[in-house]
Amino acid sequence: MEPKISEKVWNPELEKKILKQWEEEKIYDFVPQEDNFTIDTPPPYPSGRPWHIGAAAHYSQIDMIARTARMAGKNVYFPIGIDRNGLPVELYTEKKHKIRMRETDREEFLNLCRNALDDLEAEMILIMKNLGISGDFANYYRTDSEEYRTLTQSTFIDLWKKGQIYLANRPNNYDWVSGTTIADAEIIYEDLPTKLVYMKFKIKDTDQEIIIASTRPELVCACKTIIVNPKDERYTQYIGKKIIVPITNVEVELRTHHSAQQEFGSGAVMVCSYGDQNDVALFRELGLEEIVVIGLDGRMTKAAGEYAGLKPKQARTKIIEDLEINGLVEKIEDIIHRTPVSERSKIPIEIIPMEEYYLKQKESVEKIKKLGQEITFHPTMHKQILMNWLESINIDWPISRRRYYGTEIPIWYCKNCSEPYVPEPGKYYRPWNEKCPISNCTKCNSTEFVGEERTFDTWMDSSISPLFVSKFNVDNEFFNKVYPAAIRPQAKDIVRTWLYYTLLRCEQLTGKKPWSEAWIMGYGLDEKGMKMSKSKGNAIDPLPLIEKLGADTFRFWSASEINHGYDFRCNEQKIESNKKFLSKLWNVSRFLSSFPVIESGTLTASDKWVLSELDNLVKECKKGYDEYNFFIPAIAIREFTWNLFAAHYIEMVKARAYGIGFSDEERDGAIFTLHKTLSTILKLLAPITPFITEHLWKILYSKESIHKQKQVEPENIETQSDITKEITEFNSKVWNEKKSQSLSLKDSIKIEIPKILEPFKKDLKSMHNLVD
RNA sequence: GGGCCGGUAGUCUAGCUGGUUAGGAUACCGCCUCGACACGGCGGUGAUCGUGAGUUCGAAUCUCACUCGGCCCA
Repeated sequence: MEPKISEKVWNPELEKKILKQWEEEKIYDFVPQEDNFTIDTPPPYPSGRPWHIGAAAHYSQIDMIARTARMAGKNVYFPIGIDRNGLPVELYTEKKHKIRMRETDREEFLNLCRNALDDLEAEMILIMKNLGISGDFANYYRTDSEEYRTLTQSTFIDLWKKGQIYLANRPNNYDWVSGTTIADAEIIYEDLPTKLVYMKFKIKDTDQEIIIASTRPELVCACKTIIVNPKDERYTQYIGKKIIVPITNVEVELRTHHSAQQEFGSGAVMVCSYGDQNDVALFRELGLEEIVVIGLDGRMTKAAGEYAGLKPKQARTKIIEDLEINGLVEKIEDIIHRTPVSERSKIPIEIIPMEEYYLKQKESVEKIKKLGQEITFHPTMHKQILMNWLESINIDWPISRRRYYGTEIPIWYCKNCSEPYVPEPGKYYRPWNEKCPISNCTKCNSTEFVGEERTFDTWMDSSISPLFVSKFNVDNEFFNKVYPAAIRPQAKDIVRTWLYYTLLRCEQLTGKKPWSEAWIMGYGLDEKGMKMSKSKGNAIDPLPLIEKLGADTFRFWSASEINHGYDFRCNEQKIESNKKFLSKLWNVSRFLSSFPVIESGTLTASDKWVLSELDNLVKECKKGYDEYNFFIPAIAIREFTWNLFAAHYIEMVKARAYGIGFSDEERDGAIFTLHKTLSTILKLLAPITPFITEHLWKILYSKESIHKQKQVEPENIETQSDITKEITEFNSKVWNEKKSQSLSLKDSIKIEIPKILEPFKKDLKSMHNLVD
């Protein structure tokens, strides 16, 4: 009997052919029906080469969600988008062309950004396609397209009209390198070394002094009060006294406040505008008048006197020098300080009062908490990230950014009276470059307008992805069918941004939650468990790896190595070793391809046994697939296929399948069981390794794609796992025995078969060439 | 300071509703062409399950303390 499959190994080159077939047959096309399964796919951001291997693993798994849902009989809508707004491409463009954004013509700068994005995007799309992502590539969208930005602006206009947006001058997180305000969500904390300076402040009308410790001595110019803890007895006698601030010689009051920590520094703290968020809160609480000492250019302002024009770091050095000259420094300690840093530009932020637009979010927190409770998180533990974040929200969301490559804020201002004009929704506006749609100011009738130059925080765009893909405001019928989405897959580091903002925005705009399930994945780390980054040089480029090994090997690695929700390590050698399993599957199939596929057969004890184990496997896989945890089926399938089916069952029935020494009925029982088992394995594996399973399926079982099949359901056969142990142990015993006697595996041997294995006697005898 | 998660052989990991000779993968070593597969088969080395205490007849598994690592929030 000749096998239908002649090649001895799975050739990843075949993936290209299969990909083409899928494309031609349009097997993943989406036509909305009454019930749909919408995936709110994360649009990846093309920020540079190479694309992150962890992201490639992530998208592979998102595709497994889609395929699992399809095989469960769901009508899957799997949109593909590319996120193209925001700071990273601006920084990339500035570096690439050695230019400064603010010194470049805006239109020209935008074009350079667009070109950079196009290049990077092309490679990402290529990788996604090669990975076998079964998304809707024909209609892939971009968040910087006219349609997308129209929606972003329309939702802004809608919320403006509802009174959810306001303009306010407030101390804000300011990233002076990017020259823009950023939201709390865009701040990360880093432990950075700094100096804690103990300064001497004179107490007025006495010759006494108190010690103030600060990491920001340059802010003495903006010091408005000194606080100590009310329980701190060291300072009781000074409460209410005037203190002379060195350098400026301004008098400030010493008062008590519970936020002063007795253990930190000297226990007395200077409150300046603004060293940190606590200062902001204190200025507000105590009604202090702020002094702006750091300007938008990131340098000291005139208010800093002789230090004006210096960068804060330079001013700090200078001030410390000056204080030392005057004997006003008691000591300086080197400490590690948890410093707020801009997530994008990685520099410590300053807190500077600026006028920005805000979207109300504080009053939505309780509602969002409730929505969060209604959403199923996979894994459950990551819901906590959202809840912790909600607990810490205490200001509204500043949404305006002083950058170019983003969705423009659609507002014009009357040149005469400054009255803002917000246009009608449904159109894409670029106020910095376009005439105001009305000719006269609604308030003063003046005819001259100035367009707003700022753009939105990119999360204003990303946070409406479920609305965009469901054609909100554009096609109501479509919207009603596909919204809310079924699931939001995403990485865990953007729970407080993307996930939270999406909940907020969708709730504000539709009153409904955007999805019923959230699926949260961990980070991809390097082989030592360190974060991968281009600067560290430990980034792995996924593209050559996928081209060399094939998508299925990569995907199987992703499924079998990544326990859902936890961080995972990426190691090329490990990825490569997964090829072995595909090879095993290929050769099992190659063997089976020599036997005809038959509909039924008389089952022997061995057949019934392996089918009961197969049913256990189906149950186990279902458990994993039900919660979109592919680790469970991947491990279980590999274990069953390799260590049970191939190692034991196939060896046991080989002779029977060939019909040597067995009746036709017995032979057919084996052949039937072999094919039933393999076809089940293929279907179970199809969401994880779509290529090889498709190829084998079509050769062996059907012209119709495996990805059009329904997933196998458990038959609830009574388990025989006790027997499994007996069988595998007996086989091991025989193999060991032959080995110790230096016999070849085909040589005959005399070994007693245990009583419990009596029903399997004939198969075992032929397998091991046992003699009585 | 608070929260979440984790610490099982060189590496990754399963087991954690208490009783397993602690399972698998990978790496390593040895032997082997047996009518699918050397990207294979068989066998082997390798884990006092982070540390300490408690509960229990019995703990990797439950409780507490400590410790280390990662992340998040003050």
